[in-house]
Amino acid sequence: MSKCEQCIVREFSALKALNKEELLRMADCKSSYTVKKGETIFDEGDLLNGIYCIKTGVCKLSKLSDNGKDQIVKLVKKGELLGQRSLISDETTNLSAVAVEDMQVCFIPKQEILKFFNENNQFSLNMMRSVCGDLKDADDGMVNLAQKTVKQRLAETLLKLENDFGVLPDGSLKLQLSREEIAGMIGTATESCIRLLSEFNKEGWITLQGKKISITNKKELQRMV
Amino acid sequence: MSKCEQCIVREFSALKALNKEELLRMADCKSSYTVKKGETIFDEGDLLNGIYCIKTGVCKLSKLSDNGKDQIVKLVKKGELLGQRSLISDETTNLSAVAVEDMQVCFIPKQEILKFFNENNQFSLNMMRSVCGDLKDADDGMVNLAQKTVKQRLAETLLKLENDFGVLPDGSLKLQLSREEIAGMIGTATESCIRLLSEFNKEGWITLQGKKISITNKKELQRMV
DNA sequence: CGAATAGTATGATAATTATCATATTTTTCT
DNA sequence: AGAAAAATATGATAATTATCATACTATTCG
Repeated sequence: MSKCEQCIVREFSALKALNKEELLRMADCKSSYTVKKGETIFDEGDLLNGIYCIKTGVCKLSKLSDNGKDQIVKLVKKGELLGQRSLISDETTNLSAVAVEDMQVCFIPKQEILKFFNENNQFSLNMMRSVCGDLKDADDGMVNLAQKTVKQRLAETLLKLENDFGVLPDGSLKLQLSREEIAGMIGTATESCIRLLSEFNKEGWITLQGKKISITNKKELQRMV
Repeated sequence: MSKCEQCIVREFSALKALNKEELLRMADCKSSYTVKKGETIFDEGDLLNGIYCIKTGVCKLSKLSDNGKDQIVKLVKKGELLGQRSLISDETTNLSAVAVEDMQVCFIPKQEILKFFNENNQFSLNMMRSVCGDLKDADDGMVNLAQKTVKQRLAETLLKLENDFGVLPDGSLKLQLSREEIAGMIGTATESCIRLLSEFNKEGWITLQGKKISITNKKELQRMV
């Protein structure tokens, strides 16, 4: 069982407020495992008995709509936590979490987290700040979905993917999502997403080769949004 | 200067965790004022130096999009707080707050709230729970905007307005919003909103008389969403 | 009171986006 | 490697929604 002290999740999440003693306690009760790409961490409606720390990899938080489409609300990457909202509200999750890359995660039981909340105020404040950040993103997301065109949202999403997850040596987006997943992020039909990608390609703003997408004219994409 | 002890905001917000001594301190430093319908409490980009308690009335939280339209993200009513997100994140607001009804609000300075965060853990937990509730609503809102038709969103919004704010003796929605505001809630053009309201009216699902809207066939509206 | 203004309503049309159909390419699995 | 399945691509068309124009109605204000 590895220690939590040097873990990347500590560096980037509310957990940075924990002291040595608390970290040891957490290391003691955590369980560590891997999640393969495409596997589910939790499903809409599940009651979570703790939170997940993402050591490596990326997952999507999504919600299935009545029309059968999966809307992706957020991508969560290494260093971040998963499941706080549900744990704090003491409700079942409204979102499911599915790996879009192989992941290593740690599970920390609910009781332990609740103890931290009660005894470590800075931890509470950090957590609150993180949830507030999510709320701001969600509000901005609502405005984008309501007021921008699909084309603008696609351009914005591509830029964000490059910015948040970087590029491979060949210049293509490191995080490779399926067309369906990209459509789920921007809130459109998969065919429409594919069509617009083709269009961007023809315009010379991006290059497509298989699943790989490279941004070749960032300026032009930025001008659209 | 009235006391905070019996205030409705205490009953419904994170403030319920405050003890007598804290309430007295808060009563001492708060400032209380009225906001007329249409007046702005704060604007996008403002740096808030505290939070607002809503004693009476309703306001809209909205964000101006590049296309010039105002997207309403949330309606906030009596008993709720305003400005927590910005205060906790220590950032300027991303939303503006404008009264849609005459309001009575109290302003509580930032330092005072920060003290509560530091000394009263239950207050922090309550606040966190409240922000988490907003986050869940925002996530659900994103899915609705992305995956539902304007017609479905209008039906849902009308039902929500009736449910959250009630009806007048004549059966019409108590909260009277302009067509433009309703359009801003569902994320569509004002004309489209007006057109659909007419359509609902012709179908016999609602009745329109001036600004007043009455739901006359709730079942049918529910069936749509 | 009556003009001015803002808000609501509706038609005509254009633009955007979804849906269905069908290739084509890529990936998976044995 | 080769068949089957999944993902991607593209055309044709329909549905939805936005935009522009204009008329009508209610409200405000001097």
